[in-house]
Amino acid sequence: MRTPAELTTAFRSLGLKVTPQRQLLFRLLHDNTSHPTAEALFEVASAQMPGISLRTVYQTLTDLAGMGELQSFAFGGGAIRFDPNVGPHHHQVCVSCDEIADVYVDGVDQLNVSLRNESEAHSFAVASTDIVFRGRCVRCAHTV
Amino acid sequence: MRTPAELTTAFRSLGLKVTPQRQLLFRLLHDNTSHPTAEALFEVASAQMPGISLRTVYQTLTDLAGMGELQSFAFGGGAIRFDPNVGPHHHQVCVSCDEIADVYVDGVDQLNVSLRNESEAHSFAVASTDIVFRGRCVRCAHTV
DNA sequence: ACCTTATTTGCATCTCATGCGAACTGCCAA
DNA sequence: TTGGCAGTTCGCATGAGATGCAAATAAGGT
Repeated sequence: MRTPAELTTAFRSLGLKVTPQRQLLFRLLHDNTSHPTAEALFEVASAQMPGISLRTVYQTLTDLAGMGELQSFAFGGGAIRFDPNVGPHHHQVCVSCDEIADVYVDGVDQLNVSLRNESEAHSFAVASTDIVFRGRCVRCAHTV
Repeated sequence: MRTPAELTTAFRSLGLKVTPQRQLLFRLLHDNTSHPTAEALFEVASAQMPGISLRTVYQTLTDLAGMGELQSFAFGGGAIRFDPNVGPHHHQVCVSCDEIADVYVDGVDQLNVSLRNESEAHSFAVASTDIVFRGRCVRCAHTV
């Protein structure tokens, strides 16, 4: 996603207002590689702005995702995770601690895909490809 | 997953009981390629066995998944989807109707993966790789 | 400074999923 | 075949994650 300053301009030009809550969330999300849940972001935000509402965090995350500044993923760990990295990349998920890291994969477009039922072959228009690598991160590999 | 007959034997040998509810679910899931949610399976089961409980459906799905007879996935469409195909394969998800199809992909192990932060390179032990292709299925491509 | 319009917030609501316990039943053993 | 233990079913309560709603508040153009 873009910088807090750029987002400020983008929001205003859309007729949206730039509140202190939003500015804080812009800062907390910029260059954030932790793939936080809404709740996790709310915890961090609350420390810096006591009284901020969880509802507002959800609202702003939804707005940002709608503008294409964030991507969201359901990794099966319950809550949705948000990712300010909207460039082409994939994910590595630790099955032990749920930590997520961005990874970059070459050759995704060259994957040879087939269906068992060939009647459907070539009928699906792929718009995007998401790859999730599951395993154990360094820390968890050691501690088990 | 294995056939209803095989599952009957497997359950008994684990000290688990084979009830009419379970037998019905074994049948409904065997060779099922629709990737149903628990609720969807409950609907179908209810038609054939009025009075069966949603709780029992969840229970049996959990049991089967624990035995490795089913895989479950969170595709972001809300509820968890279950898949009796436990062989190596991947998924194609229609962004319009949420229909899911199994696809088979060659060369997954040969993907060249890299991290931006190379200090973590080679530190993650990949146990499995899940690929999701998102796009529009034939039907939805026509109707939009 | 004012006023219109968007935003924040707290609470209610909704969906998906699981915990719990009483009643029930599969199925092994006698 | 029958008895009885142990696993199941089922309904209700509960919990997590997320969204709807409306009153109070505040941004920011004029």
